[in-house]
Amino acid sequence: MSRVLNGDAPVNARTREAVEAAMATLHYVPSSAARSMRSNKTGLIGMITGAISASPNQDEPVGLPEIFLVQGVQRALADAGLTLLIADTGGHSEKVGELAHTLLRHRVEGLIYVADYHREVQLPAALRGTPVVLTNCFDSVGTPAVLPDDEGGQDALVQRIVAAGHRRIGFLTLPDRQAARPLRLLGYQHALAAAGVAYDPDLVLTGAIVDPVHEYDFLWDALDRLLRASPTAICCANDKMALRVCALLRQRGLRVPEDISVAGYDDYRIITEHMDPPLTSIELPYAAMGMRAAEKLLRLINGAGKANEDARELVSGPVVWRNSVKTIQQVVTPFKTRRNDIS
Amino acid sequence: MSRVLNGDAPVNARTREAVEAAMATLHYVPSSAARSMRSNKTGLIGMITGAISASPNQDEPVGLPEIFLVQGVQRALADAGLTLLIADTGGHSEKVGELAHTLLRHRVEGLIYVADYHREVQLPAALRGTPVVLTNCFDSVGTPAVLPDDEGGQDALVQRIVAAGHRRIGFLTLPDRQAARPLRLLGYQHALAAAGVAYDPDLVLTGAIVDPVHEYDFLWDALDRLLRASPTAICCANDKMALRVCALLRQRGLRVPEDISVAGYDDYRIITEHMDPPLTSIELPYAAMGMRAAEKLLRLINGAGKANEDARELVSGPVVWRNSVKTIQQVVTPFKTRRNDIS
DNA sequence: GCATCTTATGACACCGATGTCATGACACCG
DNA sequence: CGGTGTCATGACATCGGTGTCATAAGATGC
Repeated sequence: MSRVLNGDAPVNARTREAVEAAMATLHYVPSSAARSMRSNKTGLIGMITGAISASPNQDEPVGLPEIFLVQGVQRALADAGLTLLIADTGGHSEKVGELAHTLLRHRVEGLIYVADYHREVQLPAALRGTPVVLTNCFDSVGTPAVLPDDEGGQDALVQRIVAAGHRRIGFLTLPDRQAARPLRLLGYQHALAAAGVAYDPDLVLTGAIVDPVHEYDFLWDALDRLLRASPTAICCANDKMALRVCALLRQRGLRVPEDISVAGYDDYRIITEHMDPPLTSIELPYAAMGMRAAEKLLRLINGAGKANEDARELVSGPVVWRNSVKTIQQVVTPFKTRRNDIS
Repeated sequence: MSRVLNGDAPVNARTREAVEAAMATLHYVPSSAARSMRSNKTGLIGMITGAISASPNQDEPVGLPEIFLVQGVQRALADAGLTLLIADTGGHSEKVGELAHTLLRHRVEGLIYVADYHREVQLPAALRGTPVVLTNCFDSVGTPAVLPDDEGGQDALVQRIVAAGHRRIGFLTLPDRQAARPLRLLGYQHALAAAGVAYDPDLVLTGAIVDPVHEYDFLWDALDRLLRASPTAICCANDKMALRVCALLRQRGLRVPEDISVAGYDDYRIITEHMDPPLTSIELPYAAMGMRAAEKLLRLINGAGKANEDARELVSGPVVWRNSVKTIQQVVTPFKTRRNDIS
């Protein structure tokens, strides 16, 4: 009887006991299908992801961001008593429409759309009318989105490296066309400007291309050119690149961080913590983004703060300082400066 | 009309067109809740995972295995037209019962239970009556399970290293109590026996403990003792350990693979491919396990081959040979042996 | 031309939980 | 003792598809 389950009407104690006993012996489990048909509330939130690539040659850590996103989303949804229905494209983006349809058939109350890296996407038209929050991506029609703060992140990292005494900071960027690339570059430039360091274009080079075959050679050439600009530190577009750069530097007889400092991006801890030396990086806060996305979606569904929920939301992660960046003995300290003046 | 949707009865062409037009203009999406109530088929498969640890101090690559498992499961289910409902414990194993209940409310037709590493588990009693396949874990009551072939994997890897000419092969094992540890040891011993190499207990040491604080020191001490047994190659329990071992060896002035060879386990490609040198490892085939688990579950549900489906199923992955293991010039070739006999 | 069969479609009960209404039991008050 | 209110519970329509049965229209055979 629904009355004893939901407690929405007074029930005699003896009756309640009898009903509960019957439910126990029959291993009764209420059907959410029947409940949702009547109440029009399924308690389901859908998630469409293309993050898991089906490409067998893919050596990127794709999927890992997503797992933390899922974790964050799940945590926020569990608090609200909702269940997550995950539909994965398996790398085939043309399946998105079909997957969306499946989720709609299950009457999800809202939907979180996740991309494998920061980029622009286009939602299928079928999702009109369903609350959607984009995560790690954005579209051209202003769908609410949760994004990593690439500009602020790179800014914070470079500021910290500047604070460690570095002035000539190389920057090996993401491949062309990646949405994060210009944002990171802005952050890099802003950090330098804030410290009064002149921007030197020779210190900024594209460090990766999408083509996995020539990836190695490309990075080798980029590093080669970068070293001619004699940086004391190198910012890499991600931890994987940093791992390779360290190996390449070692092959040239350069020690990290004694001869040159290296920093990554993402704080992919399996790399950063176990490298030798451990890698300075900045966290890409996927779990936090997942939580923020879920919370945003819940606000959308509940109709609260409609006006504000159209905005894109940026999420920042902390700089994680490790030994791969050396703190430079400042050549010009206030004290020394004075002595120099005297002499 | 259900007839035009499902085609289970003859429909006049004109009527069909009219209905389809109406469905299109109204953006009609059938409700799987209503359908499933009548037909008792939800098209949902549940998945309970504890792999995503909520522990913030966790530096293991937990979650990554799971993402590939999910991928494999999803791929197999999509082919069967089923949808995956994921319930995550968020690291709190006490939530399993509650999550199972949620899945049962949604009337999942079967369930895949995933552990974060190879180990024994106990299913909540509520799941009696639901087809279940354990993945990466097993229980004491013979629930169908899909497991990594730890014994065969270590065997294959060591055999390959023996084939490269190594005879003194160190083995830094998993922590005590891990189910895979004794299996891997059996594989190691079997490979040696097959090659006629005597087993030397001094070459086998526990390489890791669960305590993350003393993990580093523990590995240092283990490696220190292992090196006194003068191995020419070291098998590590996983790629992360191999990464650290390489760093420790380098600190001692030993070059990999020139002075000593190193192999990992898992083929965690973000590590193995980007290390310097790239790491020889053996793949832990999580995606394949996911597919196998899903297929096994489908057979269970369809009632086919009931007799056989109780068995545990082992899944193997290939040895991935990279430069971290050196091929040794065989000191004792058949030819040389003969010459020695003559002299 | 009438019986029979096929084809197309309307009508309706049903799945399980829930909200509403009606009914019945009982206490309390004047 | 009858009227009124509260409490406990049975009865029933409802949600949206689906399977079954009934009905009607048209085709075919003798």
